[in-house]
Amino acid sequence: MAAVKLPDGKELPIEPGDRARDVAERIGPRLARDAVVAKLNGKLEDLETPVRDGEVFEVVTKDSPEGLYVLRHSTAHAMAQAILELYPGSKLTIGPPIDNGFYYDVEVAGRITDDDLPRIEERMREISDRDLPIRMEEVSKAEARELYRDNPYKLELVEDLEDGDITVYRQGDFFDLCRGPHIPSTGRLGAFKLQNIAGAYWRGDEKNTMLTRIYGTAWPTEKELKAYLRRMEEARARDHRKVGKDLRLFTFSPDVGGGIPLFLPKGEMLRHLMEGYVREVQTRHGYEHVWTGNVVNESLYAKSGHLEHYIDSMYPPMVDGDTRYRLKPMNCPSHMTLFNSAAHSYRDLPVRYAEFATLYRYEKSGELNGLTRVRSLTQDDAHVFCTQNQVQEEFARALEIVREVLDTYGFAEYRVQLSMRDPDDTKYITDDAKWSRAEKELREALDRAGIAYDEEAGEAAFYGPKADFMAKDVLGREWQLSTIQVDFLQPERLGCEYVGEDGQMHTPVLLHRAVTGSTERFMGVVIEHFAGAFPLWLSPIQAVVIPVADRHLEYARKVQAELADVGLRVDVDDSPSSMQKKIRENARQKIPYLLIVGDDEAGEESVNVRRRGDKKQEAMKTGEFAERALGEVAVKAV
RNA sequence: GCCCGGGUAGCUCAGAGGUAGAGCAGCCGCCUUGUAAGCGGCCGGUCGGGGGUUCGAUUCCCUUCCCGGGCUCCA
Repeated sequence: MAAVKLPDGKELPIEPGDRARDVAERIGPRLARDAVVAKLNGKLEDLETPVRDGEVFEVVTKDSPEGLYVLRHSTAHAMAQAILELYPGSKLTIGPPIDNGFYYDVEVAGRITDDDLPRIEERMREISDRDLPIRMEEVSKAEARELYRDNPYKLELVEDLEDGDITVYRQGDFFDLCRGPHIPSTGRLGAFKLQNIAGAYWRGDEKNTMLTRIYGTAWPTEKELKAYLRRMEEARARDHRKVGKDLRLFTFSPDVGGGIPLFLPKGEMLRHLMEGYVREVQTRHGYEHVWTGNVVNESLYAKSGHLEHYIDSMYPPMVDGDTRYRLKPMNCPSHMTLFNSAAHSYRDLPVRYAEFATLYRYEKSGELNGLTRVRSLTQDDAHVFCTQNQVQEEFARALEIVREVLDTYGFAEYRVQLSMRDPDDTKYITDDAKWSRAEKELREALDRAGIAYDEEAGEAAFYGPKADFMAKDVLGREWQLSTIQVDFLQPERLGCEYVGEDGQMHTPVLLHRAVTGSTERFMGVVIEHFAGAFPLWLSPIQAVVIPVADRHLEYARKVQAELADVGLRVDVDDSPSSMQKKIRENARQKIPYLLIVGDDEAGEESVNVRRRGDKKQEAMKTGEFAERALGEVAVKAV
């Protein structure tokens, strides 16, 4: 008798003509009710799909990641149907599920604004109430062309598909070119909310039409939707732009220019601490720090290839007679110039130059985003000149630095992306042999270090592949932080060489790497990571002394001086507010320690310590507090 | 750069075709405080800039700058 295999290994007999839904029903009516799609031999299929003898059968519910994905995809379809009903003549393009939700790109007949979203949502609920069966239908390429004769976008998609492999999903009058799978009917949609509208180019190319993209989120239940919306709310509260303003770390001003962050005293202290830490780690790992200025003769960038490949990101030139200068967008040519200032033997290598360099990149105005995308950035950049044989070791060393630093900040949530070139893209310097070699070196080094990574074509720098460490901000946007890049091309262009053991001239390999990426972006991510409650070693102000009454001010200043003497950053709150108000204000400023001093403390050289996030108090000698705090700083406790 | 939305006091926000309001902050007093807002008073804005419509615009229209969400590109 025919049967399917269940995930627990059991066999379940099937009847001829059984569909996935029938099997689910047989396993249990409750399961059948929760079923979204089925997994047949590991492949997601509609519940309408016929099952075959010997297949491995698994029910996928809304609660599983795959089920959620399907649910969101089907919600996108419902939204598309609602839009077509409300804006007849609109043309659908693509509408995939994404993390937490979905979007659909539409060429809208008319215009949709944020105010229209509730109306579309309302219509989606109506479509859900209609409980329309969702059915897959195979069509030929010719039929698909006919269905979409008025939709150039879908036609373009159809042309990329193989005849015999084209499916359309229908629910009521609505149909969409789609490979599925989908939930069985619109009545099975969960809780959803349309979030925002954005423009998106067809196929992501700015030469194409701008479509209207509508983002939504979808969850199995109302409760989960609410929980998600609450999470987003909380995330916005730790947005580094908000926290940076509240804690008075940095600001922006149109008087200075977009994308140029201005750091207030506390923000600059934070920068200083972050950079000092990386400097210490780099020094320990044998890097030497250099400084190469802000302005560079353009001809250097002509030689390096930047002028050709990077010009869109450079500020326009400053012209001085026949000489054109550029604000420095990258350090590599400057560091290679440093390298070339002396003759090198293989015995000197590797040479490791590090620099906290302020770079200027002319980002498009729409790209600017708080500290995570700016026009003036401070890169903790370094260039390692080494021999072919040293590449692996130097890569491993760079990796070690990156991991040590990320670890210190308590960052565990990052992804490593191996950014390769797209061989068909002309933005890359061409030298196939060298590219392949660099890509091979990178892969091997990551494998050797046991680091998992994804490969991404078309994301490489123009001169070589890179391993990028990507972190997400609180709003789920991904940013590149650390990067390690292998470059076989630029040293040759700039004439870098060393005398080898064989007495011959050789071109060194160049490793580019940045640990935190840029101080600004990293700070943005750090702020969000800690929600502004920085660990003690990183806090611009580590403690505030709060006198109970004005007559304790003198003692408060004495405590401050004593702590400052041992290297702690301490303020006295001498504002005219009440003691409780000072506690409130300083707690809101996320000061790690509040030291309350009154008659009791003044009498016995002590402080009453209130730790951030902790209402309970602890009295101790001032010296003991100093000792504890210094200990906490020394180990960079997070 | 492009699509959508938004700029009202230092900050958070309300309001409306008849030239603006709250809280906090600031300033001045009083209070001298024991663990998250003591009390009172005062100051504060050509409602982002420019142009238009109107008897009258901060409100409606156009334009420009800036900010936010995306797209593309990147640290």
